[in-house]
Amino acid sequence: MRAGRGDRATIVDVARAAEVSRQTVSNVVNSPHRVAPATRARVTAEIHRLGFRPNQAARSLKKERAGTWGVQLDTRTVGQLGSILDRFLVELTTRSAPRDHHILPFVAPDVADPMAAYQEILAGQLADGFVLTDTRYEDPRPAWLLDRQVPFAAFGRIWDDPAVTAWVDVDGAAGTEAAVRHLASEGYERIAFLGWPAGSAVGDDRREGWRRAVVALDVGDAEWAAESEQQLELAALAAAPLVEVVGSGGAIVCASDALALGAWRSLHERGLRPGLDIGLVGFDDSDIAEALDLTSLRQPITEVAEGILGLLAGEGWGGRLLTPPLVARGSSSRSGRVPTPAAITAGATYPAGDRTTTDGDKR
Amino acid sequence: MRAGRGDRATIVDVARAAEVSRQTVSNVVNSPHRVAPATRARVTAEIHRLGFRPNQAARSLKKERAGTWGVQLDTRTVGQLGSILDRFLVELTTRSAPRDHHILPFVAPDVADPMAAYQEILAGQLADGFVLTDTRYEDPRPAWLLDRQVPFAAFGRIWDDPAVTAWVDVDGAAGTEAAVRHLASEGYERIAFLGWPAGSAVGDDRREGWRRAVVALDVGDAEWAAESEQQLELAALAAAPLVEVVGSGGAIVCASDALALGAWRSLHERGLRPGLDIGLVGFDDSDIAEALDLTSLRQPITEVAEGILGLLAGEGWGGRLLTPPLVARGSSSRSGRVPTPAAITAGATYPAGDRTTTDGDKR
DNA sequence: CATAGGGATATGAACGTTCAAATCGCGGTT
DNA sequence: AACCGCGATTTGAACGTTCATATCCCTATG
Repeated sequence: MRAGRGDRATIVDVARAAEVSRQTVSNVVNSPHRVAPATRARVTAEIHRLGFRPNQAARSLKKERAGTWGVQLDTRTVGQLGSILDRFLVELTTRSAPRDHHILPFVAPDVADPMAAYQEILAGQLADGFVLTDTRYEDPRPAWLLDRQVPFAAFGRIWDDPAVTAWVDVDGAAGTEAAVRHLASEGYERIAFLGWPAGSAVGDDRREGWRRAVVALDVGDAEWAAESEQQLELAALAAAPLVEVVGSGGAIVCASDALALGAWRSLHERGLRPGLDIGLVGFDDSDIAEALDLTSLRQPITEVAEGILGLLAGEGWGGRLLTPPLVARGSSSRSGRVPTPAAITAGATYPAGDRTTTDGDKR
Repeated sequence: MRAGRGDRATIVDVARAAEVSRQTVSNVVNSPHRVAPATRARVTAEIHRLGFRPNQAARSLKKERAGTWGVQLDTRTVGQLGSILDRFLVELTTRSAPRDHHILPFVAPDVADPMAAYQEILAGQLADGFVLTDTRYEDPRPAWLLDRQVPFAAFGRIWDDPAVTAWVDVDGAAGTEAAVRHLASEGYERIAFLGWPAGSAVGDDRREGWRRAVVALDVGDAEWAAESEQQLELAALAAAPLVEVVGSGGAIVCASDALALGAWRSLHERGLRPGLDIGLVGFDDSDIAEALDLTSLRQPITEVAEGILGLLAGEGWGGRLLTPPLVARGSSSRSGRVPTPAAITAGATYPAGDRTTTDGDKR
C-alpha cells in the first residue's frame, strides 16, 4: 500500500535466496573478484530475478558519501538567448552514471550569501563535490571549497589562482583567433570584434584572440572593437559602428551567439546580408547559430563534461584548455553558402552543415 | 582529512550540547510544537551554533523516502531551438526546496526499454516520485507508474486516460485561439496555421484552437494549414504556401517558436516584413521569441512547476489547464511596434515589451 | 602428520536518523 | 491521599548497507 514501495528486495532477501551471507552479496556487487565464480553466478542470478539494487540511502549512510555531485543552476543566465546550460546538464547527467554518481541541481536563492546553499548541501551530506560553472574574477567559491577540502571541478578557469588546476575550459582566445583566420581565408579584409564590456574573464579572453590574429594577419585594427551586454537591442546598437567601419567585404567576430544575433539584426536593418556582404562569426554554437545559419565556435560540451567528471572522480588531470571547433556556415561565406568542405578546427572536425540532430520531436 | 567531512555535527552532538536527548533534537527539527518553548530555543541555538543539518542519507534510510523527485531529461528535445527545459528545471529545483525535496535528473539511455531507467531509480529508492514531461499519445509511463503505485505528476495531459488527473498542462487550444483573436483585432484579415504533422497530441490541440477561432471569426479557412517538423528549413519551406495564401495583411499562427522562426525566414526571403506585412505568432515564448521581437504564447512555466510539485506533495488538485498569456510584440502589429498597451491575456498580464530579465551576465 | 597460508564466506558492529513505546513530572479530580 | 491524564522528554529498536574482523576449509609445505 505504501506508495512506490511494494516488494523491493533488500540485500538480505538476495542473500537468503542465494543461500549466502549478506556480505557475499555485497561483494558480488562491489568487488566481484573476491567471490568464487560459482557463487557469483548464483548470486547474480538472484539479483536479477529479484530486481535487487542496493538502497542508495543505506549505502550512502555507511560509506559517508552521497553519491552525488552538486551543480548550481545560475538563475541569471538561464533561459537567456544562447544558453547552453541544458546541453551541459544532460552531458553531466549522462556521464555521471558510469561513475556511480548522480547530479544534484540546486539554486542559490540568497544573492547576499552565495555560499549558503553550498554550506547547506555539505552539512546535510547531500553531495560529495561540486561542479562549478560561470567562474569569474573574484569568484568566492574556489577558495571557500578549498578551505573546507571539498572536491570540485570547474567549467571555466579559476581565474584568481593559477595554482588551482581543478578545471577544464574552452580556449576562447584560440577560438576567436581561428575565427579571424577562417574569415581572412574566406576573403574578408577587415575584421572587427563585438564583445562584452572589459572585466569579464571570458570576454577578455575571447577579445584577446581576435586582437592577436587581426594584428598577425593585418586584417584589422585593435580599435575596431565594440562592447555590449547580452541584450539584443544593445548588441545591435553596439554593432552599428562596427558595420560602418568594416563595410562590405568586412567581418565581425562576436563573443557570443547572442551578440552575433544583434550584429545580424544590425546588418539586416541596413539591408546587408550576413556572409555575402559582411562576415559574421558567433560563439557557443547554440541553437540559434544553427537556426540562423550562423558560423560559430562550438563549445565542446561533451568533452568538458567528461573532463570535469573525471576530475571529480579523481581520474585525469586538470588545467586543460579545449579548442572550440569552428562550425562554418553561411554567415562566413562570401558566396552565401557554406565555404570549405569541412569545418576548420584545431581538434575534432565537425561536418560543415552540422545537421546531425536526432530527429526532432515536439515541445 | 577526509574530503568534505570535517567536523560535521550529528544529532547526538547537538543533543549533548543542549543537554537533551537525540529525539528531542529530532522533534525540534521535525515537529517543533511537541517541544517546550524553552527547550526548543536552547536546541535551536545549538543547532545554529554547530551548523547542524540532518544527514539526508540517514533520514532517508529510516523514513524509507528518498526526498527526491526524478525528472527525465529528454535527450531528443534538449538543445533544440526554443527548448524551455532549462527554465522548467530551474523552476522545479527552486520550488522543490520548500517541500523538502530535491530534483534528480536522469536520462534514459536505452530507447528500446524506456522504463528501465525508472525501474533502476525505484529499485535503488532514489526517488519518491517522478515529474513527467513531453507526454504523448501511447505514452507507456503513466500506466507503468500507476501499476506500481509510484507517485507522479505530468507537465502535459495524460492523453490516453482521462481518468488520470495527475497533470498540469498549458491550454494550447486556448492559446492559439487567443492568438487568432489578437491578430484579428489587430486588423489581419486572413489567418493561417503552421503546425506539426497530425498525430502529436500537443500539436493537434494547438491546431484545434486556431481552427475554432478562425471559423468563429471568419478570418480564414480550415484548409489554410501546413505541417512541418521542428527543423528550420522544413518550416520555412512549409510556410511558403501559407505566405502566398494569406498575402499581405494576413497572418500565420505557429505551433512553436521554432516554426514561427521558419515562417519568419520565409517572409524575409520574399522581402516581407513580420508584423507590417504579415502577422506572426509563435508558441512557448522562448528566448528567440523575445530576441526576434516575435509575439508568442508564454508557457506559464512557473505555475506549471508549482502545480506539479503540489501534486507530488499531495497538495492541490490536478487536471488543470493553464491559459498561456499572449505576449504581444512587433510581429503582430501592422504598425511594426507593439500594439496594445499590455498583452492580451486570460490570466496574468505581462508587460508588452517583456524585458523583465534580471540584468544579464556572460556565458 | 601437523601446521601455516590463504582464498572464500560469515558475523558483529556501526553509519545517523526517526518511529513506537516507555518514563517522568505535575496539576486536577474523585 | 491515591489516581488519572497529559504534556514533555527519553529509551530501545530498526531502516539496509559496508567495514573490520572472524571463521571455515582446503592445499601446500616442512
